[in-house]
Amino acid sequence: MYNFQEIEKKWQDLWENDKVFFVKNEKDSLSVPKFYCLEMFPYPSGRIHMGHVRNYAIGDAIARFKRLKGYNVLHPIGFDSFGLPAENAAIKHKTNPAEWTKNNIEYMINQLKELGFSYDWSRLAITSEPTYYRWEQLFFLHMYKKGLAYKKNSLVNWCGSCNTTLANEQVEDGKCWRCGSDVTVKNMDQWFLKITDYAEELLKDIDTLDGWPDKVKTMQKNWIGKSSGLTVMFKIIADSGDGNDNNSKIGDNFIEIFTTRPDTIFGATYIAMSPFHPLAESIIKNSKDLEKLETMKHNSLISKDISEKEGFFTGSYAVNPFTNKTIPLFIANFVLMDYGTGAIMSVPAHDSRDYEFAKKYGIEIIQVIEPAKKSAKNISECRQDLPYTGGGILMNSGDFSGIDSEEAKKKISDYAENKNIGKKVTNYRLRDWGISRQRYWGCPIPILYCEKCGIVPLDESDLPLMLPDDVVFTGEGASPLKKHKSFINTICPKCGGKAERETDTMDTFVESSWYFLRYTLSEEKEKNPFKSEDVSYWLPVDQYIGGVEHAVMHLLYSRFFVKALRDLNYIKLDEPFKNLLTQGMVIKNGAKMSKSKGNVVDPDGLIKKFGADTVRLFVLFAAPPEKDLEWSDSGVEGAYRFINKFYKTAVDFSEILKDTKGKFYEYEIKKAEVNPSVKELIYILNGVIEKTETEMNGRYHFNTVISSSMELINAFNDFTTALNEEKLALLNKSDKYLLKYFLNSVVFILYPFIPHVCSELFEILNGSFIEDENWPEKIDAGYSKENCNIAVQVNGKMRDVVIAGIDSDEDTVLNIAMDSPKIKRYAEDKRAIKKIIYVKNKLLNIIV
RNA sequence: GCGAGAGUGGCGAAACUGGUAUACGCACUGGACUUAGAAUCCAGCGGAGCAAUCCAUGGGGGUUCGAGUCCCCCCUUUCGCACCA
Repeated sequence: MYNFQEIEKKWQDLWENDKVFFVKNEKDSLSVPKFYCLEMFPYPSGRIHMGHVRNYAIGDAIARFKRLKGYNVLHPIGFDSFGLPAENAAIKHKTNPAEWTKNNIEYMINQLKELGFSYDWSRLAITSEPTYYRWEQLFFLHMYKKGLAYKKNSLVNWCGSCNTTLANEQVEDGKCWRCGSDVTVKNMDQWFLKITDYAEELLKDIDTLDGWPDKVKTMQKNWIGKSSGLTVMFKIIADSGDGNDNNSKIGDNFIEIFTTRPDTIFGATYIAMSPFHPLAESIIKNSKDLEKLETMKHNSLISKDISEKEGFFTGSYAVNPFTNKTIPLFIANFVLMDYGTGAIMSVPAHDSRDYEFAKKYGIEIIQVIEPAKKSAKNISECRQDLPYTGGGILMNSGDFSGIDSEEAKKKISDYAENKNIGKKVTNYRLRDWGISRQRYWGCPIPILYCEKCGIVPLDESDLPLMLPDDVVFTGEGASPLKKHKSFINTICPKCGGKAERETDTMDTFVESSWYFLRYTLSEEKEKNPFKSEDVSYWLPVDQYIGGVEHAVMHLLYSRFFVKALRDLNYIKLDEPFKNLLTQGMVIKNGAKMSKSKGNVVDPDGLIKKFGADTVRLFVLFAAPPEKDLEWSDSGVEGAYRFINKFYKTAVDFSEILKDTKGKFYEYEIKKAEVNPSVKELIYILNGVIEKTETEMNGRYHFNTVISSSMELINAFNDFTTALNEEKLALLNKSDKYLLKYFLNSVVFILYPFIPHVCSELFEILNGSFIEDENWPEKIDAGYSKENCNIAVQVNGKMRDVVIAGIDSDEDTVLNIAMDSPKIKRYAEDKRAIKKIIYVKNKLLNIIV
């Protein structure tokens, strides 16, 4: 049994004391390529969990491999330390959030060190420290000046349980992403970042992200949700008559609708508008209906969930400018106010939602699209199969009848623009990013409100605006900042009069939108957020690793932030993350590991029992990184068993290698005297080295690399047991150096996964330090493959495997095959052979 | 409902461009060592059959000399989006 406790401690201390993984921003040295390996930094919840271990083991494997290959590797870590749990803990345990956070970070840093990750600790970033968040406040001020940060009163998502607002991205299925309670809607003053200014660029640049999984790219595209369509003005009239209405309230009003299907406009049989539409009240004719409107508004505020479509007729009508027909105006609960114009033309024949509503309220349905005449079946079916939402040929559409729907979209849009009743527009689903949070433990927004001057941004020289320390947590009502007099009351820098500070803090996703830039800074940290030249050197991140749960939020915000900082002249960069790996979840008993499921496995206990190397090896071996990982206790034991076997094999054999002094690659091998089995071992090894390099260069299927090295160790052990001890002692120098090379190579291959034991074994074998050496080159030990197995098929069915000389021609192999009794049974007579397919050194297929 | 991915032994999984399916590991079974156990080592391990052989990569078709891999249909399942007009 190897003493993992001693070995792991020894190497961790050495790594730390010698600052082995500290890097320099070596901009001058163009000969050394850089590699930025980044893992999503953790929230300091208290302890590292298995998801972290997996995430960081993957990152560490890549970082360590790249370092062996000679890259200048930046591999940093930090803590995303603002956020609600700290505050909730403060309320629950009467602690201070800063204190709680600090303790957690200390504990977790220790855990990360015990796991042996190769971080450059000098670049540690902790987002809740003023040295970090002061820069965020500076960015905010610059964004404010440029109009990228603005305040508006709007309907926002509100989580009553967290007592704060949420961004759209943070609402999942009408529930809070963090605590799962129902989200309601509130009217509030909020700060927003103008991410919509970048909607088009964010969308367009997705196509440059070749190293991202398609899944994530699609999710972002859908989230941005670009759609092009047409807005059309419909004239409002007060009754269905001639339109000469004398109701002064309505007058010459128009209602503007948005549609992506202008081709269906002749089928519009009613207009549906949001209850929040500014015209809603004025077009309602019956005062009783105003109550309905209020109820509907109220219901939409309580819950985002609309399971049943509801609506009512307002008593007013509008004129479809294409048909000149009068159609009713409805208020409907499913129409969104903040998308398009807040009103839609409803075409029940060709939209399932409009259809459902029309059926419920008995509104006319007019078919205007006929499915394209691809098959006769479709035509006969189309008339009863409404709603039909696809494209086709227009019908019942006046002059546009008979035109294909794609063409009709253009023609009808052009017509509307020419007549000045409509406009082609592009809409995005993406909304501006609401960053105000009504909580204490976050970055204060550097704004104050002056009685005279209104909204006043803080002076840059007053940064950082520190979060006050002396706060009381009751858990009730508003943020403790609201009650903190000395924080709130201040003086306006403009007029010297009385002013009050903003008490909201920023969404914690703001911190994580630029932390990867902060890591590039190695000196003068108090003077800069980062330096443009460092960012240019290190970015983009060559490999980013984290969970899919951040596919939209964090990754979209970060992309936006980089583009915004670029336009504020901080950096020259368009996209932060070149390659993205989204690792799967850690599963136990079919469910994601979580406290609430009670199926968590604590890394601490495992490290104590088996060591960090074992935990890391299991986590990388049990599944490829992008797949979910099923936890298995016996699998962990298997990993432990393998490391022990590996260790014993290498240490035992190092005795035999005692007289091989110096570097294994400095001895000149005499090929003629090399034992054939040794030659073969080297031959197998070369294949694995090559395979490892391809895997470690982007596919990252560590599980297959590990299984290959297990095969190498098995082959090595087979070799040593086949020779007995006496014969082993008789091995010549060339054999020994080659075997030393073999063991060294396996140590190299496994080092990214189990660095402690490999560092130790390298030292035992060579007396030197593995970090000072380079990844092994393939070598030729004089092995030439003489024979190979050839699969022989008859009529495509496997019948036998024969041995033939390497690179034999078709006739030779055929003759060998025809001698085989198993083949004779199926292809007795050579003359009956119709065709032969021969793949050199692999396969022979005889067709009879 | 829309979009994307995944279905291979008892289990986690291999199989790079179509070419010997089940590598590697786990579990299991037998054996060696031991007073006994643990650990370790050796052997076996998709299914059926005494055997020759046959059948097996979710199901059904197709392309091909040859399909886990390519094409079409279906089933199951995971994930994302869901009144965005």
